[in-house]
Amino acid sequence: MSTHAIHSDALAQKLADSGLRNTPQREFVYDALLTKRDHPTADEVYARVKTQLPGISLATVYNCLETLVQCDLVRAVNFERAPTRYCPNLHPHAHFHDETTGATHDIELPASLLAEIKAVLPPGYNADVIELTFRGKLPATR
Amino acid sequence: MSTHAIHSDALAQKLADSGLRNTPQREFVYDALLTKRDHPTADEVYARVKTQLPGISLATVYNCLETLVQCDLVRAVNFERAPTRYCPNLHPHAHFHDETTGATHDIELPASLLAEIKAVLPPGYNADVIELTFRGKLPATR
DNA sequence: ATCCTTCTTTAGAATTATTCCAATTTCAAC
DNA sequence: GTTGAAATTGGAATAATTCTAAAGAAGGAT
Repeated sequence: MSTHAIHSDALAQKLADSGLRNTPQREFVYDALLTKRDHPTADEVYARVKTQLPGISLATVYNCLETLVQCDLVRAVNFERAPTRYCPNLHPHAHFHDETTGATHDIELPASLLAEIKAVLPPGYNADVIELTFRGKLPATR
Repeated sequence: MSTHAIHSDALAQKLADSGLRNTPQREFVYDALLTKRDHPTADEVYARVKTQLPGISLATVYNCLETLVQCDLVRAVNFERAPTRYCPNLHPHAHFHDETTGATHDIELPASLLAEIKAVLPPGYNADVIELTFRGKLPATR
């Protein structure tokens, strides 16, 4: 079994569900996200995948990331207008953006809080997506 | 009193507090945001202000908006990687982004909910900014 | 096995929101 | 009035992303 195939079961499944093909590029891109879950940008994913698939192009990385987002395997995360970051955590979660290091931390969200958040919406407002982002400074010692 | 000066009291105050000058460009840009609170982009603000201040440049609109954000008179609002939008609502509020019309609606946030949201953060995580965004479709009939 | 069609990848050009820059202009203080 | 800092301006530069057209793979029908 090839290294990058370790995580590809869900990928193969979801791609098949969507009538899409399972390509090496898609597997390596997805694997890069799963292997180092530090919310990399497309450029960072590109750099990581290139070590294993030297011929891959940046456009393909963008294509693959978009495909993974469409398949609901990955979330695209945006802070202000910084480059989009990608996150394979499928649980409902918020993001804490540490202004000191630039790192992004996932904050799991209890269903109860999600329900309370939805409850602030007026009647008729139905949210498909809820995004919750914190920004702040973490104590240096961690 | 000139039209655009109607709303400029808070502006003059905040600018003075920050040691900045009160210019016609800043007044018109701020007034444009207050007059039509539809979360315009910089380009849209530019178009609106130009009708009253034909010589203003887009760079200046960007500068003024940035200044207003620095002065805490205006919030910059981002959805995905769409152009930044600007919002003069200073109350704690979330944004509902209507995918049908593209319109953005403010959702006021009770202090109690804000407190509960902050409570999901692990110890040591202190958030300076909390951003909550909903995306969904509103019933067409409104 | 081969053809055919469709999907995917690729390299590079194009797009576009925003920022940067250098040169004027404004304005408050002296 | 002069001076100096702050602000504005137009245009060039930047950078993330998307687009485009061409080449490459891959599955299904014959």
